[in-house]
Amino acid sequence: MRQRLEGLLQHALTRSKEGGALKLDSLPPLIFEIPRDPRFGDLASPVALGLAKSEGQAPRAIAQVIVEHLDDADGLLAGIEIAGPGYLNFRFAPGFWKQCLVDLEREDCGVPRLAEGERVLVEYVSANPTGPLHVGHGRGAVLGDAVARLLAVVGYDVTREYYVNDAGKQIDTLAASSLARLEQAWGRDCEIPEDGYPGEYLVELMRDQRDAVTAQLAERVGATEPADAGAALALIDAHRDAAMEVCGGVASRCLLDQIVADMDALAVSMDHFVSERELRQRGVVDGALAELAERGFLYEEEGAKWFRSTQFGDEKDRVIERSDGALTYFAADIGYHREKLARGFAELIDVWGADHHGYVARVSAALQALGADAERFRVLLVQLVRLTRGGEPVRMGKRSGEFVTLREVVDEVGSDATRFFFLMRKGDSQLEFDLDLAVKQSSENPVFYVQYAHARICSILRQAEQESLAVPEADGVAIERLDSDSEQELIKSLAIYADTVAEAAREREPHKIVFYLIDLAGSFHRFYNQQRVIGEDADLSAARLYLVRSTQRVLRHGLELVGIGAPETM
RNA sequence: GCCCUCGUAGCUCAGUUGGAUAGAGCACAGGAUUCCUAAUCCUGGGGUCACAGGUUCAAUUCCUGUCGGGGGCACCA
Repeated sequence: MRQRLEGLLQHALTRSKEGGALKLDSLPPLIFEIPRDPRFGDLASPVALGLAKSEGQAPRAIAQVIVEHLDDADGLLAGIEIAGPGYLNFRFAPGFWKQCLVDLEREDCGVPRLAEGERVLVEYVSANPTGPLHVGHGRGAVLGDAVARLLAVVGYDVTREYYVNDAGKQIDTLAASSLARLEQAWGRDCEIPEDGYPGEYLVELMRDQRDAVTAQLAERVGATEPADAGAALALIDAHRDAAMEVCGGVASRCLLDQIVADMDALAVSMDHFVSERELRQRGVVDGALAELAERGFLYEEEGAKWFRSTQFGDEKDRVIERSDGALTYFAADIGYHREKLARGFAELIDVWGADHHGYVARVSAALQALGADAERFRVLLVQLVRLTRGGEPVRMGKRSGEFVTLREVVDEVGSDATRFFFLMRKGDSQLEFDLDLAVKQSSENPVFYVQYAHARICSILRQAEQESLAVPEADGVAIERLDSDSEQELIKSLAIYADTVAEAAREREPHKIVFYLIDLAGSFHRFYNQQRVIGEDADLSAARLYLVRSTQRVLRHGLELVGIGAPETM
């Protein structure tokens, strides 16, 4: 809707400038807003107010000039008013609305192409493969997935990636913990390490994998497969280092498989999994450090190697290589992000937990030091999720290792509701997730409210089909018959869909789609309650059927965009 | 202590990048169904946009400070 008017206004401004009526040293942003009060028209622009200063004229006078230079050749406008301090209030002709509905017939629902094949990498989840995903990971997973879908729909060439931290201390800890669980599985009474992973999942995992892991160990050290528990434990004791490595490898692989399954249950997928260990082995990290050194951003102090991140706005310089010679996690991250750039991505988006926000400045600094513009890297932070049940907080004691897993939530409320709730809030604000509400099948629960709107429409269309009523072609739609308040409201809701998607994509804020869908569902339910679609008047029924089918298309497109199902019956 | 972030109706949250009288859902009170799904709709009350300054024709929005919630400040990952 905006697009069409933008052209018109742009043209009027240009003509005003050419005619000398306005100076327009710089073209102002064309702001449009949908007025609260319908008396202020269908779409309003305060552009004249913004120009008042630079033009040295009264806003209303400027508005007058703009109106005089408008050239509405296609007859889109039914009226323009200059109101209040200098608003331009536009009112559209029926033909305009019809054109908006026709746009929705296209495969892409008229969503504009903001980028043509520009390559963007969205990295999300990237949880350490040391345990199942918890609820916070789930929020990041859904946000990353939704952003990827959003960017794809406006024309970006999107790659989804998961960075696997399979090197370093957390994997050593996992290895030590799983070795202890393996020994327990063979009947030995031993404790897991002090700072190990205490979760029950490792007990189960090593119980299931006991024979396989042991066999793998035997093969690796060239021993015969142990025949009983005593022999197995003897083998482990004789080769503890190898045993630990085998345990760590098997455990992290199994846990990653489980993570993939957890994401799958939430309709979240990845194109690539990138292994930190592999990056290190391929020399990617060393290469990045060499380039930083070459560019003069590294220095040595107190036996360690530092990166001069303060040159790019970080609070302090960061250690790249510790005095004991080990590379820091940050060093690996630099290598990974440099490699992303090298693969030809124009833009890098990372989805991180908000507890990592202190990390943004240093990674950004590293990328800038490597010659990338700061705008090419963007981090989306997701805040904590507070689980509640009927308003009461659900306790999550991480100390015991028994936290609420993502899978538990998805199993209880389903993928659709989980995704919807995660996307109902801006990513960087805290989220309260009420498990009781999410399963409720009533208007209190916005997921069902939206899905129900879609199911109702399907029901109407089924009914129409039974009565051999066809949805008409656009040409045959008497749009001017749809003149009641609820019909107008619904048409306007539909008309702003493409604008909403474009805006959500530009801001990387999928929650705007969710809010839109709730709003659209509301417009539809109101319409449904006030008007009968299938009735005596054939022309009117046809027009309403067309409207309903348009609504169905948008609901489907929008739900698909956030990865939520559009059921045909409830 | 320093940095980031948030503070909007009783609750959960939107607010179109600075515009007209600040919105929605829930909760609460009342009402609507011979008819396409009442899992819906309609009506009503409810606000010092945390507070104090500043910039502006115009501030919930931008700047500064204060208070409060959350997070971050390792040669950890």
